[in-house]
Amino acid sequence: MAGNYPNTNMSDSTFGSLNSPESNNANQSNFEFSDFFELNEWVEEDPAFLIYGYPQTPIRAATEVNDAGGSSSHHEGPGNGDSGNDREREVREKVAFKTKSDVEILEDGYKWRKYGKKMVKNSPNPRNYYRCSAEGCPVKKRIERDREDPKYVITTYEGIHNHQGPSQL
DNA sequence: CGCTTTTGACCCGCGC
DNA sequence: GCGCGGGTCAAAAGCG
Repeated sequence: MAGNYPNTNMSDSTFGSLNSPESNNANQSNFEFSDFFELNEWVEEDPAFLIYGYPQTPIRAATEVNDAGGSSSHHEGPGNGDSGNDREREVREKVAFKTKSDVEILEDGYKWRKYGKKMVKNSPNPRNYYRCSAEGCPVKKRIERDREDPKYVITTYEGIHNHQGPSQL
């Protein structure tokens, strides 16, 4: 079950370099949300995402977040009739990644500031909450270790960067 | 000196 | 109405 990602090797390649902070490849420091796009594909099918994400929250891409159209009773869970409000227009993208790494701090080229740590009741591993250091940046990052595979790290990105990456400055 | 990190408390939403 | 879970913010300390 589950372990059937079409691009399993991709995560290994794309994030492979990110896993090596020692490499410090400036070229690899910046990656666009476009990469998330493809990941979003398997993320939607990944049952793990439902656990770490929201089973009743439709996944939206970083771009084309046009609420126009997709709305007619997409897949609102039963007893969730009041969900259809305008709050969804707030462009809240959530992308979960499962990466095999020893360190949960994957350098993506941006500066993050840890703003909280929480213990998951169903997991002996704590959940770390990171936020973009830049002000006005609604981007949030959630990092957690797989409760069944400490070798894997679940990274959830939320929002889009409001400023240019520090690497570009 | 500035900024980041760390821990606790507080708040919010939902379920029962 | 209260409890549980999760998430966020705040103040202080440590480090570069």
